[in-house]
Amino acid sequence: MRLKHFSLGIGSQIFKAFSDEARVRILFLLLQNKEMCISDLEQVLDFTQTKTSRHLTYLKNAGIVSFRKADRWIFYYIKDEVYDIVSRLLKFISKDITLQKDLEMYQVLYSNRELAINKIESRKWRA
Amino acid sequence: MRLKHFSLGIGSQIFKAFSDEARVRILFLLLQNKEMCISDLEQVLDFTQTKTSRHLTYLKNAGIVSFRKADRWIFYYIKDEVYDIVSRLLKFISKDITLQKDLEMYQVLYSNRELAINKIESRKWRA
DNA sequence: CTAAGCTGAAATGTTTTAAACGCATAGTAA
DNA sequence: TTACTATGCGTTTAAAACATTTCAGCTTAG
Repeated sequence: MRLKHFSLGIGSQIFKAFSDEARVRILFLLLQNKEMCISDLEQVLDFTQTKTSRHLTYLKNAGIVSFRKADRWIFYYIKDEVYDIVSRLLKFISKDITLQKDLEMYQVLYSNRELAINKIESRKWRA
Repeated sequence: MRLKHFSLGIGSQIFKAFSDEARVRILFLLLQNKEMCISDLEQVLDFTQTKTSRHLTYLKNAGIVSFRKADRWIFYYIKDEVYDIVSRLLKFISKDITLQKDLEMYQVLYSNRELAINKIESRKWRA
């Protein structure tokens, strides 16, 4: 389901979520990588655990992300209902250097097998 | 000039401007009517003068609107540099009932010749 | 075995900081 | 003056930052 139009209230809520650079960086990584857990986001973005957790809770309450538990981690992902608008909004700033560096950092950590996702990679998931 | 991409910083600033319903309603009216003065926005939206002025100052500082003086009024308008993105963002919520009612209210007041713009209508402007 | 403590992952409590609003007042230009 | 817009100040409400707590799954001493 991909809504094309939103109410003023919902719209403002989504825009508000995008008004914080930390949240945008989180969403950008979630968009690229489908899903990520707090500890990995923490590492990639060099945020404190609290900051990461709080922003994800914010995004969850705003109806933008949801999560699933897998092994010891909680993986957050962008909800289907807002995936389209989130992806379009992010496109406006997708060339930003900070966002690109975040992606690179993810790749580095991923290659170094330092992420939680590496530890359960071999299993079947998102069935 | 119509930019296609923004930095994370500028983007967040624009999204922040859109995070407040009052500002969205103001921008929606500005988009439809090209330019409006504070006293007219006040009437159409039923805001206090302070509230209206403060939000316009916010939008001005955020680089989203500019203004010109005409007669006794100050007319605010959406800057050309961001016109495209503002218009695209507003499109996501353009069907909202509050926004539509705001437009109707504008039309009513305009028809009743109660707006500042009526008083200088016959002159040439935005040359 | 098993229950006390440890560890990694995430959430919550509390204090600080910033936003939004109204009222009253102050500029400013005609 | 009068009409229009901006600003200082106090209040309320929401968000950020920092430290602490919970919780589940592991260890390991008894």
